[in-house]
Amino acid sequence: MTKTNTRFKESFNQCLGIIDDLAVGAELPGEVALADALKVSRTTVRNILTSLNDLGIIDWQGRAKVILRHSKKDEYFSDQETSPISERIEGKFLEWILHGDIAPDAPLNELELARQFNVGTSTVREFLISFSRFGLIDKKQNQRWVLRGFTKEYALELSDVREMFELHAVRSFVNLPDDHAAWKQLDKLESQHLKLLDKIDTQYSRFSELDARFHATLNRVSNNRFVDEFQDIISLIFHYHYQWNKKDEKERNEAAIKEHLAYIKALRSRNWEAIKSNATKHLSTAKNTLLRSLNQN
Amino acid sequence: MTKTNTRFKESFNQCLGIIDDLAVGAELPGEVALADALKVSRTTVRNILTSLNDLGIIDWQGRAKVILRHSKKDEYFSDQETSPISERIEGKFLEWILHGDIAPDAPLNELELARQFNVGTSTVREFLISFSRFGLIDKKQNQRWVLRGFTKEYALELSDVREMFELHAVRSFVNLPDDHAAWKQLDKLESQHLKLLDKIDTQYSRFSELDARFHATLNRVSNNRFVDEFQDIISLIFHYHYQWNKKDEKERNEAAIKEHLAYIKALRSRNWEAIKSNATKHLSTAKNTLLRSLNQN
DNA sequence: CAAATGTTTTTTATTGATAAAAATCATTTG
DNA sequence: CAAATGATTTTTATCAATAAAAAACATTTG
Repeated sequence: MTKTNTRFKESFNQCLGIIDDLAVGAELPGEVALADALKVSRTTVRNILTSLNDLGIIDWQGRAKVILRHSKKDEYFSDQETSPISERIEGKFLEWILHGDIAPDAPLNELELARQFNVGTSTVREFLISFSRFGLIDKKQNQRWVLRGFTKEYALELSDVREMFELHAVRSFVNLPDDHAAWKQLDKLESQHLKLLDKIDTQYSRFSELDARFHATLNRVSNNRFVDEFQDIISLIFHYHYQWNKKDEKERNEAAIKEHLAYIKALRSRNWEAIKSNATKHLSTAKNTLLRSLNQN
Repeated sequence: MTKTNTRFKESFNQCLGIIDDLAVGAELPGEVALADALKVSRTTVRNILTSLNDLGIIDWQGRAKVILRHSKKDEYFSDQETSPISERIEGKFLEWILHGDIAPDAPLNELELARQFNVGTSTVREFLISFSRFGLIDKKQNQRWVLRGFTKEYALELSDVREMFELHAVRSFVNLPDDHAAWKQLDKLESQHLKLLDKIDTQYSRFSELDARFHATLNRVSNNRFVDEFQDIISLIFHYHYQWNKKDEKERNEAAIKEHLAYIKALRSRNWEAIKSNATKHLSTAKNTLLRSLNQN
């Protein structure tokens, strides 16, 4: 096999969504506008249009793209088909190394992983190379990949750098001009936190995503690609952590929201001592949660 | 073509060196010992032994590996043959993007690079993926690689993180126990600095390597894989920087050595203020040198 | 003639094949 | 019987081929 057409399938699904939001008989926007909306090239848009035309969902002739009918459920591609291979591997792999019972220092085998994930060896190889920046696996020239593992040391090293970066970032809030974009983003985040706090009983699991956005917003003021890069690592690790460590999730998230809110207030005060103590406290809570989830295994 | 045998060739050369240091008639060590010395597997050692035997340099029969004669110059493999493809690309590529006149945001083309470096596309691909951690290139799914470029912003972002990490590392020197390995390493580094300072007129270009080891030693006390990883980036960037920016090299290096020596003294004093001011001063010098080398282009 | 569509070219994502190198297992030898 | 060698198996590094997707160029149309 060669390049998969998951991109086509995903965009096709999205496009069905767009169509279903419009009335039968209405016109679809131009190709460029569609390409923009779906974030793909015009080539892919045209393939989708051809496909829609063949299915009799639209009548496509030149600029005229008339909607003939809405979609049927079974015309959507299934979820499995729509994510690119490389992405699917990431999830499976993380689950495997963070949750499987693989001992630290266990060797990883490209061929075996390829079979396990049902992809070619080069794909696995490229994935492992790009994944190595997370610091969870390691390899020397001509030798195998070795799992360093999601250990206590890992959690501590990760948290240390996190604290360094975030303290550095929030320090600049003290002198951040009033018209800096970050303030608006903080306002918005604050109201989202309040909204979530209100519905915490049912919606608590939505905190994970909010948490990632909050910290990303803070760190972005550093305007530093290495900090951003690291934030991605944090975000992924915590994402999976939240996904699996369900113990006391509601209570933990509620407490974290409150810490975030106090943290935001401190930032607004532009008082460095207040900012620092809130930052330190919250990051320390996060670190401890992460550590505690490790001991459970 | 498939996997190249650069490893064999490099080790073969090393092995010739070992042989030439021994007397004709002497015995070579056992296979395991050789493998250890050359840092390759026994398989490769045996291939080398076979080759040496065929050339009549040794007489190999079971455990007996008698040296029959020393090597001739033309029996060594040339330098080009002995470095693995992936390594050679790194050098060429860095030279190309740091020194070539490629504008920031220029697209990089895998196929073209493959042709340029005379390797397969997958090799280029894997290289680019692993190289992306340097923050000099970037890519989105299904789109091309883009050169972000060795710009002023890059130098500043790099230097910022460097300062954060190094200050964090040297802070712990204040309470570092007397028997910590770092102290011995510092002693050794200090004497190497003094030695180099003595011969600065002729040897100044050897500072680059000493500099890398000095900062690596400091940062290693953080015991943090993300810090180590970043140190690799710093080291590579500065390595190439030193290689190309020859202006005032002697004076710059002499000044830097003196800063290092003062820095070491400050560390020994365990006085945080002294450490901090020396660290800040030296890192700032380094940053400025880096920045100045950019303006020259 | 600018914006949209139509057509062609370039580039990326993915795979399978193969020699080099590592790792493992089996046998010999002091 | 432990350490070394011998033989075999497993795994990595590298390449070339191909469909999907992007990008570039050409043509039409309001």
